[in-house]
Amino acid sequence: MIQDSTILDTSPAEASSGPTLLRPSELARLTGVSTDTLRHYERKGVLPPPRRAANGYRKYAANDALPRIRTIRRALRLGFTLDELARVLRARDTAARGEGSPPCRAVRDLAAAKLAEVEARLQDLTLLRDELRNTLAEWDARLARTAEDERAGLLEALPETGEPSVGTGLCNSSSSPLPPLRVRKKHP
Amino acid sequence: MIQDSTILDTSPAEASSGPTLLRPSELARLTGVSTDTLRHYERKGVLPPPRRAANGYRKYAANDALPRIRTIRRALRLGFTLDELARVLRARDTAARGEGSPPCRAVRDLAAAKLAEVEARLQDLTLLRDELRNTLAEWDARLARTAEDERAGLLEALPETGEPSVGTGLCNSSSSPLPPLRVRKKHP
DNA sequence: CTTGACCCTGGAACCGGTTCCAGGGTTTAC
DNA sequence: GTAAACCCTGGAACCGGTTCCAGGGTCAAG
Repeated sequence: MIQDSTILDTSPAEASSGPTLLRPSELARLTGVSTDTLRHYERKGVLPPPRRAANGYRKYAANDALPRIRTIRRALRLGFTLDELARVLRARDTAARGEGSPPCRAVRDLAAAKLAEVEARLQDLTLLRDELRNTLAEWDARLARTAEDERAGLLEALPETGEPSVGTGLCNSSSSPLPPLRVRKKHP
Repeated sequence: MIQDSTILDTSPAEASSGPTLLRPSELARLTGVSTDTLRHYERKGVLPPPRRAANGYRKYAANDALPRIRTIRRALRLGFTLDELARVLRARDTAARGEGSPPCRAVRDLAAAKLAEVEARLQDLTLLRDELRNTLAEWDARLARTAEDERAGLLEALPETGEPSVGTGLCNSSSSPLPPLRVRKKHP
């Protein structure tokens, strides 16, 4: 059956036994991420290596790990990268131990950069949406007056918008149409 | 030096010698994509295999390849996938040769689906932007009243918005925050 | 002893458009 | 003869968060 948490010298009610300790699956359930992801976070350096039980199993301090993971997830949703978070969080942890100043400014600036990115994407996406809408309306009109089984040439009717300007061979993008920016999915 | 195009029994002025034929680098320059990408398109099936010169070099019929590539690029910018395009374009090519009906409806529906996707993303991104803006404003206020070298706890101050609702362990996403959808960059 | 639920590790797969590579060949210009 | 610019091929790298895998171990209940 399911092992209960008492096997790790920990009890749900935080009493004399020190801070509540969680096994990976427990932390996973509480945070909504998979145990795989927990280990991944550790590898990536956003989640500090937890203590280990005698048998080598991870024992997460609930009071540390739970807020940490919530922070990570929120930051990810804002568009932060695991690597960025690793830098920031490590700096923060170090600062908490005395050396160095906390990465507040860096964090702020990072967020500002993200915002700028998001706004650019938003512009691109809006343009794209309009283009797509127009295209679709155009196509529907075209289809209405095209016989069944007759080609309507939809793809050819696509709008131009910013062509490569033959000859220069150069990248003339002003705001690069629609780069990555992948801001987090739930868990795909 | 640069080979001129006459080596491929083709002349810029489309005369008696049939349709204008282009070498890969020429087509690349005219369309703004790399020769690597041209070959990639061929592999992916969006660009039909061109004729070959005696030495094995590709000879693209300008009248076919140029519009085709423009179409591909525009469709990519609209969010179509190379695989989707391959299906569609192949169906079209087949239809052009007699068998089967053109994929107009399929193309239209695909575009409609893309539009829906884009609109969803747009909503997500807008939310994200607002969140980011608020967060940033909050942070700046907080930083203003925090001493230098003193931690401001910015990351902890992140908003909640749609948590995993502890216990169920289920994915409660309604409109999945911000999935892939990667719509094309110029040439990164 | 067996079953089943959990845990460990390091590495690979996934998505998709593009680029880059190694290890060849051809043609023209000097 | 050699440089330079072009061409060929099939395969891998890239991005980044997540998942999946193989091949192990631990521990409690039956």
